[in-house]
Amino acid sequence: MDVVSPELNSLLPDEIMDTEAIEDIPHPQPGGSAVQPEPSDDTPVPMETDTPMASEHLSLCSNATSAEHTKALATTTNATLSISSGSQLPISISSSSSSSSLLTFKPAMATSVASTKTTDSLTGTSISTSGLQRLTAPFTISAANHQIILNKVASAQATEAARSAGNSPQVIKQEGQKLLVTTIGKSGQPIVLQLPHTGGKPGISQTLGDNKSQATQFKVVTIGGRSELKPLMGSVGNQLTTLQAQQLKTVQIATKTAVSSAAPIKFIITKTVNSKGLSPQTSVSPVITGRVLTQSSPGIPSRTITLSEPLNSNMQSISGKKIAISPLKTPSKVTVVSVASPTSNASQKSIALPVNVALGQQILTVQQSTSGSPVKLTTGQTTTQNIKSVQSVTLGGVGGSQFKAIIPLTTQSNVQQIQVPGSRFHYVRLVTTTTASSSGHPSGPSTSSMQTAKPMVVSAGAVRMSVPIIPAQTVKQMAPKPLTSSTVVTTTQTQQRLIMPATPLPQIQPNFTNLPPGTVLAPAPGGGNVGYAVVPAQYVTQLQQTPFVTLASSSGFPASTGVQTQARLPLNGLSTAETTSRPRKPCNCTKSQCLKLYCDCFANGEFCNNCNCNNCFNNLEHETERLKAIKTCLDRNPEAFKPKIGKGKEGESDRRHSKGCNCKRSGCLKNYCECYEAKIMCSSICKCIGCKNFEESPERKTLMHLADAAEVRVLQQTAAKTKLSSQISDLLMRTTPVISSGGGKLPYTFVTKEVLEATCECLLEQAKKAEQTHQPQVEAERMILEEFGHCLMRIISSAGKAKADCASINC
DNA sequence: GAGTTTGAAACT
DNA sequence: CAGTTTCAAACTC
Repeated sequence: MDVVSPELNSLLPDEIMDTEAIEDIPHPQPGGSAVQPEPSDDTPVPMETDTPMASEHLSLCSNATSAEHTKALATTTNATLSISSGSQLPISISSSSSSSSLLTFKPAMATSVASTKTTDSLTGTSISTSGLQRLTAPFTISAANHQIILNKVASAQATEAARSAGNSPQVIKQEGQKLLVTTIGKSGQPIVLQLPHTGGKPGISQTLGDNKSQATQFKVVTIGGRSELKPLMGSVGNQLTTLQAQQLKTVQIATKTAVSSAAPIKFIITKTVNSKGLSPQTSVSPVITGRVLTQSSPGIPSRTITLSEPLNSNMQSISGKKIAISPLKTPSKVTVVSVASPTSNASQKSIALPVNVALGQQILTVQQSTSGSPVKLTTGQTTTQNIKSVQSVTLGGVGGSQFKAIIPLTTQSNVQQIQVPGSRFHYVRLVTTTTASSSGHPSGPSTSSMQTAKPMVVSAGAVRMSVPIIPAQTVKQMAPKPLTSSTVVTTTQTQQRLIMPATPLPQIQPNFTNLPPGTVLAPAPGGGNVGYAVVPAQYVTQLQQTPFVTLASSSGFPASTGVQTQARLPLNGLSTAETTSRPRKPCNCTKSQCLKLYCDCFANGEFCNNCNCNNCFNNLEHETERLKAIKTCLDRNPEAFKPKIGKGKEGESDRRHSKGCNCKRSGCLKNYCECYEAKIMCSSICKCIGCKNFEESPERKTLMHLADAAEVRVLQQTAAKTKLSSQISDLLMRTTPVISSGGGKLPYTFVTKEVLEATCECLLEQAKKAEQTHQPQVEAERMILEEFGHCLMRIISSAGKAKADCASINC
């Protein structure tokens, strides 16, 4: 498996949506050809050729202010990308090397808050940004293993491997997750979109407009890489749309080779950017729609890749706290779902690319066809691509020891691997079990489409998880992050996200040794394909609680795998049911920001919820810090998040503290002692002084007896009250008809509040009496019941007497 | 509710 | 690894 660098997510566009207002900006071409706006339909477009184009223009502009702030720079040998976004984010990108492209995002204005620097090393591309937009997540896409390798730092080996595989490794550095540059492609395949491009090509002029405030994030997405860089000409149109506090951006990128004047390539990405100011409770309607990717080369039928997705109303329905399966995200994260290139030589293909955004996350799915086969990608459709049961969902984590939950995808219907013949990459698809049977509706032999994902809302306590559920044949994307963001298949800088291989790759198996409580790992049964979904424990718990979706099935889940199947590991020796059913105690942290083990919430792998803490960072809004803290804790103690109370040795049923206590003054008979608190006795591993928490300890016995007595008393009181109420109700039910028929005074008139209170007092006194005499519980209950019987007799007697009196009076 | 005690966690 | 400090819960008043 390949590990996706933590920053992968950040590299992807925040939101992608379809926009009708995408402007196709023609680019001056030496050949005189201009990029033509790609029609939404499947109209073939001339293919681009590998020949470097004389000039490249990539413009990102917002509709509103593009004209005002757009800045374009173009050189014959250098590619310059300028991005202007409204008044806030003018960015210029320039590529200065023939063999490498340097993208530099420069603030066009003095007030610009973000600058991006991109360098293409070894064809790899590194992009660094500063300010609000910084990229620090280089990744490498390698098709060698049918894998997408996203490395934190593209290693030379990986890069070389990727290059040898025919791909253009891209090294991306991003900070702030604003810019995405990726190359996914296959050598010899004239696909796609590449940013930046190798030198020797005409400069790139990119204009980016952004109406968005500082939260605006621009991400450059390059699709279709090959060993040799391809000329890129792109235009980006930026739209600002209000969608539940989200901002939508449209990025349109068109690439055109110099040789093929008639081979315009157009790639349109619509981005939806979440407002960072949104609170976790804010409902976010993930929406991704419409993107167009067009590519053409001379002599080759043009390829049109359209990424469009209708607004998913279902996802919008999510309200309150929402959590995508992958909470490890910061707001406005984008997920790349899949990349593939079919070998079919179909002259034209329509591929639906499901781009789902849930809770501020975006998922970008791109399929690429083999060279020579024109392809059109259209979202919201079914796909005819080969799909295998593979699921890979990474929800993030910190380093190798992040909170992980692997969503078991038990049936192939749940998860499907989209494998395109000839494709070096595997598509991973998560589908619902209910609709998995449907294989989609191929619109044509070469058409693949994906259905709109359905949102899955899971509520657990105050936290709700929203997971888009995509029917069969669709990519399942789950974004567990409340409004901020989460990603299914992505990585962030501080949270490492793993993309599991569609096919079993032992070398990339995640390290499960340090999984904190709540980790759930589940292999996808069947087909030898293994899929993992890594999600935070709490999310898994919530997922399992959801009535909407069944994410896991015990069947086919081999226990021998050693994978933990429970959503939440026992905490402090308590069973999962106990921990989940019992309300969590709110913390009161003031200085630790709830990011240290001092905080019980944090220590239990939970988010703070309804706590009394101050300056809490143990929430999705501070996922980065949280993940960092988790990593720190795990670095300090790999078992920091494991339950402290485990089983004793040799199968003894007694639980014991894993580390033992160190009490000095409490005698281990107060809740200061973790052993005592867990209601277990101290063991040999304890270092306590003056311990009285052992089997024969008289103090302990007394204490336990008192505690038990108190507990019994409470239980008895509760039981007595319940029984009394029941008896009284029953009495009333039985006596009412008699009284009614007799026309006399209703006996329940005598069951007044005072009578009830007196009865309860009598019962309580009996309970006290039993307690004082150290009666066993059974005997105590008997005594109370006897007293209750006496009370009833008195009530009945009084009622009967009253009735008799009434009757005599009436007569 | 404020203050104290306590021991785990964190730090040195 | 040991000593010290920090921290939040447990406890007391």
